[in-house]
Amino acid sequence: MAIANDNQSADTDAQPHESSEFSPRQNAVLAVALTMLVEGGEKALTTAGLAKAANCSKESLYKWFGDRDGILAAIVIYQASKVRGVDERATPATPEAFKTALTAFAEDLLAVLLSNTSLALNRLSIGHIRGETTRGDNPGLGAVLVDKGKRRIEARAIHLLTHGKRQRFIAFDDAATTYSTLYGLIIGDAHIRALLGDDPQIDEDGQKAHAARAVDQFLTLHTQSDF
Amino acid sequence: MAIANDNQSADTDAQPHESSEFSPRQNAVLAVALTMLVEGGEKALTTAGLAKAANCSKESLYKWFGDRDGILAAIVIYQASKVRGVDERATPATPEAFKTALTAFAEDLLAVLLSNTSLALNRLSIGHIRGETTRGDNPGLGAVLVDKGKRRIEARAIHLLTHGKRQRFIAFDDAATTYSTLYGLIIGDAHIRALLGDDPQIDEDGQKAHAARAVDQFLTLHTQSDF
DNA sequence: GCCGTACCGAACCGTACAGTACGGCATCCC
DNA sequence: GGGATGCCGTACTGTACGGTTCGGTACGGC
Repeated sequence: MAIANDNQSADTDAQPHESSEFSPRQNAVLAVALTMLVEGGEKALTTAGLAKAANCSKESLYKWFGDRDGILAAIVIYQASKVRGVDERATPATPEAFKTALTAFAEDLLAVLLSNTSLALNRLSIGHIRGETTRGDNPGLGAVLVDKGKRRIEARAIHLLTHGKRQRFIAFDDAATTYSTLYGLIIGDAHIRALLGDDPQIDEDGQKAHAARAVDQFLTLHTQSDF
Repeated sequence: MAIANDNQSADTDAQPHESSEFSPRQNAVLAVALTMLVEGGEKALTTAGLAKAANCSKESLYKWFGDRDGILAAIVIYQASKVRGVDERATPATPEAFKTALTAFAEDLLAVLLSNTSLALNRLSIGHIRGETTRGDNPGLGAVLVDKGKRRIEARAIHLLTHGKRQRFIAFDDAATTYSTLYGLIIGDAHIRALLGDDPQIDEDGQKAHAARAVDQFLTLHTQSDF
């Protein structure tokens, strides 16, 4: 833990803490680490192996990231920094545009969740759950870190849903529950199957069709106002 | 691997291969192992620790289960042997009874998937995914083994769904797709959240309410015949 | 009594891997 | 030039844990 982040020289000026979490060199190393993680799982990511693959020394790894867990955390942060922003200004004005926005979200969600990178990162985080209840020393673990990506997607969807409700495109009571429904219709049991290694993934077109069907079902459930 | 299963004396008679996969002593050891796995994750389950906790010797562990992976596999089998049978004779005759059966399934699914045992076993299997594509020597790994439990539940649901279709209670085209929808409506993102350690689990009553709502939604989507 | 089987307990071995230490080689600054 | 810094590469330490071996004990059959 304890990500060093001493790439910036000193605390003289407000460094761009958000855009460049790590130095370019460190980002390159993290990219290699992520690749190793995707193909081979967590066990394949040893410090010696990473150092050799990334042409850096173990000493540097430990200086930059503290320890092995720090490397794992950095990988998650590194990847989370690449997820598309919330796109706050997406406020479709017509029901058709709203449906289009929903469909786009569904396609994105499917593509992301079934990508090898996401699967690897989810597997990593899931594997790092122990009796970590009431653990105060570190900021949670895999769970909280992955949520850095998950929450952002969720926020985007809930933003869209509440907007649709305000515009009377759809009707619902609780946003979180409604989001869960939408999520379930889109993903079904595909995610857990993929996590478990059930290869028969659907192709690109299949995903689009699936997303469209899920959105249709979702709108069927939530268009008739029930109050 | 290579579960020994030499608890029966010889191959003189057809032993009850289905009901008692392991000897009582072995089952007791597996129960301890499962407990250790549930609280503490895979890393907490060491052979030495299990031997001490179960009051047996490591030698016996290796004789019975072959190696550590054999122990893990045995745990999965041991737990899978406890899931309720398919209940093939569940053929509700009225729409109300059909809905009741669906609701019962939904409640069961929620309860099982969010139980600590199921979560621990899923985490274990997910953590055992590597480049295990095209592996012929062992019968798959975690994925296939957990499916021993997953498929049984799925079979029960699909059986129920096709029965409902035959009786004209519901309408659908593809059973697998429809099952995925039902699964998604019931589970939503609760499973992945739980797997990631998101504690805010809903209580018993919340689960029942959630199940009822999911079944309502499912019937809304599939009652109007569309042909 | 003796033998075989099954088991426990403890010691032991081998190895993989996290983490550390150190020598050497650049580059920058004075 | 000479020091300081940053990094590579390699070698090393410590340890945890999977797997094996072996002595000792209880039981059941002959």
